[in-house]
Amino acid sequence: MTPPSPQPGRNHQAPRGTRDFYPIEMARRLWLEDKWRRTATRHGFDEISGPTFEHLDLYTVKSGEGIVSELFSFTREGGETAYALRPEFTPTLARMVAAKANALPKPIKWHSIGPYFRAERPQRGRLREFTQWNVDIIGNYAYEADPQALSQLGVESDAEIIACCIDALRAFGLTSEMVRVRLSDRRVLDAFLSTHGVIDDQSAKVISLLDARAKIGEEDYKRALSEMNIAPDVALGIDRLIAAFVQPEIRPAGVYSSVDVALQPYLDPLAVLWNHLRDLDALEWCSMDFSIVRGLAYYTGTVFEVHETGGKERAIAGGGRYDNLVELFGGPPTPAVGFAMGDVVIALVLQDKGLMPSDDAIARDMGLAPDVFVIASEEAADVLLRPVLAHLRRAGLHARRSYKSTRNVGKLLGEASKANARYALILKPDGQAELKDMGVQGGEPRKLQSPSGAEAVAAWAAEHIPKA
RNA sequence: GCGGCCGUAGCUCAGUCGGUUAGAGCACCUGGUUGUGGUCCAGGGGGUCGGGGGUUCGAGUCCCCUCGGUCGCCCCA
Repeated sequence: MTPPSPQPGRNHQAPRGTRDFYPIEMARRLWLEDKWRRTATRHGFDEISGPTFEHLDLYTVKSGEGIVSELFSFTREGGETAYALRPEFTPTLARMVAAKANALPKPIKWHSIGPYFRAERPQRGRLREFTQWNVDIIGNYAYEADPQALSQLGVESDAEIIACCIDALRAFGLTSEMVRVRLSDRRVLDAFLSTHGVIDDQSAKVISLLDARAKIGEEDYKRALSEMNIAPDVALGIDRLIAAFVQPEIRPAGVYSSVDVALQPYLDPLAVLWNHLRDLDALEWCSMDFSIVRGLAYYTGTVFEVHETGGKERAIAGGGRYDNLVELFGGPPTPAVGFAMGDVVIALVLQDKGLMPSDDAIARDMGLAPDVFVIASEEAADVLLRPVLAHLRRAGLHARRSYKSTRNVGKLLGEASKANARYALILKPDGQAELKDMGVQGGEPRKLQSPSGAEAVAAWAAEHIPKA
């Protein structure tokens, strides 16, 4: 096998499904990540990070060999160990928690922002490399003391996770009219189906059928159910269950009789969850929707997805409860719940809704715009240029200059304007200077009257430039 | 992995029936020689027309392959 070698005159391209981030794209990404980070911090999550590749079997243990075709996996030249670029964070998280489970104070509230990789064919909203935000709450002291309390204590964390996710959506300027958090609980459907004799494989099939229902259409859905010998009254019961819970405002007590009393133990926690969501000012964003099941096998209870209301884009975020994953990776039995939000879909949705700020606005928001753009108006002022820049920068200001040869102050001010500079500092010979507020079109510059050295000019300018 | 559509300058696109040295706008660079901001004027750089092969006297244009983009299927952590 010949290693690929660069050929003269041939253009190299970024690999399929990856992106180059030029300054503007990078600023947008930083802006996005900043919203995530600030939201998580407000909600009390500590930021962590892990390796961007793991042992391959970290992923096959949980998801089976079938997952391998979706991964970028590799072995070192001459090595034996199989690795894979991480396709998700949860296994790493479970591993990290399992390794120090007894030493970490509970509950663990961690979040993480970083790149992930999936060997899929890129399409709208899905790339091969993307940035993802993971937010998780793991472990619960009370739960360890009393496993029976899981359903009650779990919803406290479930609600916090969902509320954090919603707060991030708020931070992006989205409203509850624009997006919907669709909530479900696998335990409810499982319980309903098993009380009607639908169990194991058949139950899983029904659930994945529900997942596909909107896509395949009502007729195919019903035909598939009857082919599985699912009784019509069971199908009807599923619909009534779904219908009864579309509006969170409907109190679960009111639907027990119309659905199935056997579901009560699983519906009670949902009622508590709703109350918590109301307390956390999150309820108006949420709808129950038992057709949400999530593809992953490791979810054990609550699952949710965030979708744009128009239904045009892929899920903005998704998550759920995974109470046995830490144990699977060698830790003690530990309840956990979390969600992930990727940069690709949220960016598409923000663009759809006109909520993506302009490049200039992002530069300002992120503090990337220069505080001051220094112009030497005449050759005699050149000697001041570098020392003044140095002093401004030492004073903590973001200071830039032109590299053009022109002395045309109008052009140089144009450059300052294009660079989004807040102020222009025009150096004159003999140490005089003018400071111009670029936010005021045609405004009179502030003038430094008495001649001074570079340090004094910079100090004078710094004094008159307000903090961004 | 499978299918539809699309590849001409950094971007958006013209380019006639196959016919000379491939064009425009925007962007970028320079200048408009003491000038105070997104306007204007002039000039400039930048393309082996995604790549390779074929048909032809001649290919940006027609055919095949390939690479890439995009949309969908599978999958979706």
